[in-house]
Amino acid sequence: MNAIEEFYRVAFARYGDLEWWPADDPFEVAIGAILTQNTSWKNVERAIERLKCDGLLSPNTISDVPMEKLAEAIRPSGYYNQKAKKLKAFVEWFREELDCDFSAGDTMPTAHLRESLMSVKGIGPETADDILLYAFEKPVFVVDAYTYRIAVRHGWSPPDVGYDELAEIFTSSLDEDVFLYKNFHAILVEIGKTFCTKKAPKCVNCPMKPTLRNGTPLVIV
DNA sequence: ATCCTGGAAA
DNA sequence: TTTCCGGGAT
Repeated sequence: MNAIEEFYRVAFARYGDLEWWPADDPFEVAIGAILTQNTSWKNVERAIERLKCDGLLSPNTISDVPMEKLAEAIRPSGYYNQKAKKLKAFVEWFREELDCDFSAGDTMPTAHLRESLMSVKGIGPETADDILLYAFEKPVFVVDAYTYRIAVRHGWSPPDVGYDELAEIFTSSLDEDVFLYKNFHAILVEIGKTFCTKKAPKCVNCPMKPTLRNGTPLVIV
């Protein structure tokens, strides 16, 4: 068992299934993935609740509603003007490429779907991978700031690693398993928020401390 | 490197 | 008061 598998084994014993991504359906996952860009999930929940109340959480309504009204509905998630455009760009892609049907992605190669998603203005690699994994159920490993921080501090990766390169470090160390990838990312986010924080990491109380091999963490607080 | 933005935490 | 979010575009 390699260090990354060992990390997950210990983490799963502690956290179990975190049940990501919390949403009623894949469309809500995709919308949430855009709204959560550089934004706390709590504020995204408010924005999604407002979309639901206004009857706006569907491809047709997002296409038809005026930009200003959409922006107002998602206001709590921040960057509301930018994100209103992003939501409209996404639903336009969703209709044209998939006829508003996520299952249409089942027969498409993951790499093609990923490139296609990333061609949408407002969808970068992380958001694309959120959508691929949690909405399309494709086996891609999501990399985010928490993933990077934890990977570097545990010595799994050099600090100058690129996005795709870091994803590869995880996928090459793990079985290809959609549930595993979903829950691993959820666990990294949870640990990154509570213990492996950007400033003043709480290594002393961290449940992952037993998984460190050569006293590897760059920071022990 | 800077901008986009609200809300909570430090 | 500053910092930080489940980033991405210019």
